[in-house]
Amino acid sequence: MPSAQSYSITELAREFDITPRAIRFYEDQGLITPERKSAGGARVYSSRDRTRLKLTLRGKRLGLALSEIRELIDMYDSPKDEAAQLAKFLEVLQNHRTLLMQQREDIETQLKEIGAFEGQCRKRLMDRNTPKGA
Amino acid sequence: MPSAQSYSITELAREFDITPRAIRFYEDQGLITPERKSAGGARVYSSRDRTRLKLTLRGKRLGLALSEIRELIDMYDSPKDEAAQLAKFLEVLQNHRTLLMQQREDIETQLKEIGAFEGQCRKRLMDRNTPKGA
DNA sequence: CTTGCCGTTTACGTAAACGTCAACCGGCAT
DNA sequence: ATGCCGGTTGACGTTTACGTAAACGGCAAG
Repeated sequence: MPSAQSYSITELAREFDITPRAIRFYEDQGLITPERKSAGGARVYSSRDRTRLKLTLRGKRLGLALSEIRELIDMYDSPKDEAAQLAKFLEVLQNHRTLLMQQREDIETQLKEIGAFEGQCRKRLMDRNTPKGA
Repeated sequence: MPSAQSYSITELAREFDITPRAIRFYEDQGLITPERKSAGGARVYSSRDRTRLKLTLRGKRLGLALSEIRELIDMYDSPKDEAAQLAKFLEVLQNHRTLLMQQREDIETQLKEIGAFEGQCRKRLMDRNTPKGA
């Protein structure tokens, strides 16, 4: 029974197209906790680690910070009330969405300001090219 | 003739609602170059400094980096070809707009992903509340 | 044996825009 | 003289997600 699937750091790195350095960094942040082949030896990743890594990358795609991702993953790892977990998850997503919408608005505002400024610039260029009148 | 209007750092800080620290920082970045009351003494800002500060803050509202702002302001301070200056200005704005639009797209993508995930979560919550069928 | 490759650790660098001390001035009001 | 106010400098802290050495160990192939 191959229930104890395990992976090396480079395997995972290749599979998810990230650098080993990134994986070690996620470990530092407490997102994954691989075992060691021997004291001070190479890291050995279980399928659980692989899952957590996958969740981590998914969280990143959602634009979450690693710290947020860690909280969520830890929550899912502990066998608590799943409904509460889902609720918490929804809450985090909602907060993040609010943030994103705010950013989007800021960007819209800046785009408008830029548009207005460009208009001014173009007008001044025109005025210089046709100083008196058409 | 009050042609030589001058300001203290706190005056400007209050007027533009920023901290004196920020103003000194802008000086470090070469955005403004106040004189000194005496060697090692307090900074004295001319109306030209005030104008440059105002332009700096305007640039920030446009979302430009301080380094970009500095280039633009310096350009405007040197009496070169104004048409070329306007062109350069337009170029910078165009580049920045491209960047902003890219960011906006990224945000849209994330919002969509979040929306999809929320949908999944809600579905799972529903399934738990009505395990068999309506 | 030696070369390569994979792995390890520690620690510093990056970018942006300041905030936050800490320690030290001169000036002037009491 | 004394104290405080406002100012000065320098330097480190903050935030995020790693990249980049540097220096070393172990193991398989040639």
